Order: sequence, then structure tokens, then C-alpha cells
Amino acid sequence: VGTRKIKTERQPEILDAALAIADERGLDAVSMRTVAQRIGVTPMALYGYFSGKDALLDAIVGRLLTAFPRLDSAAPWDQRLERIAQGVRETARKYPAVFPLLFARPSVTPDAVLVVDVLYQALLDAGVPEAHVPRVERLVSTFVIGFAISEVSGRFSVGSADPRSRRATLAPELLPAHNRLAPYLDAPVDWDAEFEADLRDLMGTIKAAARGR
Amino acid sequence: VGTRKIKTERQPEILDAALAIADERGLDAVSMRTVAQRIGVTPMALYGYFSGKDALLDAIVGRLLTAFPRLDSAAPWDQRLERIAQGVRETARKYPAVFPLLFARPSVTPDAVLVVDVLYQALLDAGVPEAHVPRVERLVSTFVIGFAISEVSGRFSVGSADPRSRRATLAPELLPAHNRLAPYLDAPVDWDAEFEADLRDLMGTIKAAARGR
DNA sequence: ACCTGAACACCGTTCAAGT
DNA sequence: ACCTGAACACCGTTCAAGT
Repeated sequence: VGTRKIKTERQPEILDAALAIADERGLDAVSMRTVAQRIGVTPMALYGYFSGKDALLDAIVGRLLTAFPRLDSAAPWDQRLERIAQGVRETARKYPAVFPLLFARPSVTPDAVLVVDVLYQALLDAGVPEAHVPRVERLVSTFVIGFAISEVSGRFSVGSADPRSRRATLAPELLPAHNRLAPYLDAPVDWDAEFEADLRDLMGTIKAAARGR
Repeated sequence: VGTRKIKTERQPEILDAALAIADERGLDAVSMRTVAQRIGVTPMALYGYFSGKDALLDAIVGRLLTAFPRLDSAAPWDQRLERIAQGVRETARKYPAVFPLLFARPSVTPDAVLVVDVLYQALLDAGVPEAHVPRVERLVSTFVIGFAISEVSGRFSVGSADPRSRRATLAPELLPAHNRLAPYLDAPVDWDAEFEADLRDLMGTIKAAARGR
């Protein structure tokens, strides 16, 4: 097949341009044409550096993965987990437009595998049996990424920031639990505190797995 | 503003067509033009029923929410949670192409609020303090939806089904934990069993929250 | 070796018109 | 009341050509 050789020199420049456009005008504004224009080149020139738009988006995901914090492997396992979870969340807040790509495109880049290895090691150090480590890693990372995406994509804030508007669309008698919880639903949510409480719960799950189920 | 009145009669027919196209040719193949063609109409006719493509996609998300199981509210809380979690996962498997929209579009339709109310009630019946119920609901639903999306979008299977290829891209000494876990990483994963084990872990978290943190 | 230009087969959406 | 047709401003990508 006619797979041409891919050049690498200007790849970082192209990714910078794509991230800048996503940040300024949203992910939908990222096109081969807008990216090319920003670096002062014809759309077709990009095909020398990425095989197509999909490859460009995959490379953006790769950027996100390298943005996670490098860890001090001497720290206790729970601090390492906490640090990397917070790092994921900070990355989502830094790149809100492209972060949801993490769930959309299955990324198996070397950087992704490195992060997973750090998580595996933390769970092993926590005492989780080897047979359970891969599952618990998926459990934790699915939640952490899911939380971060929910935060930046509006799944949380739009519906929950003003829950009065949620309930208004339905007859109150259809929502007994909402009524009972009304005082808590109407209060604004401290997402930092919520994420930390969630992490504490997950640590509890990990410790339970370590004690043997 | 020139917001015209929206007709409703043919909305189900249009959504059926959109879902069929997504199922057959993927979400990217769903366009105003392909959907219109399938129901034998001009693209512009759709604008009488949906204000634009975004509204059409939101309506698809609404369809997903009504596909979740109606529950027997007399059943024990853990069975209700289990049933609805399994229902979410089954819906993802039934509509894999469109299910990821659940995380992309903040849906606050009446149907979504009804499902949340059922979850609130289950957590209240479990004994979770009222002040913690909204947070724990978000914790559980974020994980369940995240797991279901990961499964259908390939975040799990592509990288994990053949983990040998993952590690092959990096020097083994960079991945100490992967090496130690090799026997478990190379085995095929039973996703049904993994999801059930995850749910058991979450039940443990809920019970811990009920005992008072 | 690296980039350009023209072209093809698509998009969502506006506007004015048809029946 | 419901739908059509033509047009506008976009897409990703192929192919052949330029320097």
C-alpha cells in the first residue's frame, strides 16, 4: 500500500497549533484546514506529518498523557495515587476541549503504558493481590477519567449547578428522593472536596481488596 | 428570535432512522442528509422536527435514557442498584455507536432525572446519610457509565485484549509492574465478571458510607 | 525533500419558494 | 402546514504537479 514515510520535525508545532485552536474555538474548530492555516501551510502539507485527521487526534491524546505528573516512586502508595489522580484532573482543566478524546480514542501509546505501570505499582505496594491489580487499576482510572470528563464536559455542572431547573420539568410526586434531598441539591457543590472524598472512598476499596475480599 | 415551532409527530421515525444509520455505519455516518434520505425526505424537512443536528443528537441521548430498565421499587436497594447498572451496560452494548454521547452531551431530560431519583432512593434505603447521597450517586453513575463507554469504545479491549503488544513498544525495565503482573495481563478478561466484581466493590463503598464515614 | 493547487465527494444551515 | 431547491461556507482526502 502507498503508506508514505511520516516526518516528525514539525509534529510538535502542528500539535501546538491544534491545541491552541481547540482552546480558543472548541474541538469542532480543529480541522486540517484551520490547523494548516495557523502554521502557515497548505492543508495537504500536514499529511506529511500525520496520516490523516484521526492520527492527529490520537497524537493530541498522546500529549495529554505526557502532561500527567512524573512521580516520586519513594512516596507512599496512597500519595502516589492521589497525586496522579489530581494530575489527571488538572490536565482535564487545562485542556477541557480535547480531554474527552481520552475516552473516545483507545490510546495505547508508550506514555499511556508508563502511567498504567505507575498505577499497577501503587496497587501492588498497597497490598492488592496480583490477580486483582489489573481490574482495580481499570476501576480507579475509569472513575478518575470519567469524573474529569464529566466536570469539563458539563455533565456535572449543567444539571447539578442549578438543580431547581431539573426538578421543575417533572411533577414533584414523581421525584420523592429529590424532594427529600432538596436542601442538599440546592446547595452549590465544591468539586475539589467532592473529588477528594471520592478518592478517599476509592482508597477504602483498595484497602479492602488488599485485606483480601 | 426566529425560533419556529417544532413538530413532534415524525420525531420517533427520524430517531429510528438515525439510530439505524449509526448502528450500520457508525456515528460519523449520521448526518442530516443521510437521515433525511432514509425516511425519504429532503434534509431541510428535518428542521421542522429538530432545531438542528445538535438537537437530534440530544434526542438520541434521550432515547438511551428511556432504554434503562423500569425497576421494582419493592426490591432490596442493592438489587435495584445492580439491576440499573446492568441495564446501563446492556444499553451500551445495544447502542455502542451512540452510547458515548451520554458523556459528551449534558442531558437533563425528564427521563434522566427519573433515573437519578431511583438511584437516590436506593442510596437512601442503603442508609447513606442524606448529605452524602448526591455525591455517592455521581460516584456510582460516573463509574458505571465510564465502564460501559470504555467497553464499547475500545478503551478496554484494544489495549488489554492483547497486552503483549502494549509492552512490546517499551523496554521491559521501564515497566517493572507490568513484568510482575505478566501472567494476569496475558490472560483474556471476562468483562461480565469484572463488572460484577466492580459493582461489589462499589456496594462496599456504599455500605461504608452508610456506617458513617 | 517538502510543499502547493485543483478537484471530488461530502458536511450543516439559511433563505426563498412551492403545494 | 409541510416540504423542496438552490446556494453558502465549510469539511477530509486524492492526485498530480511544482521547486
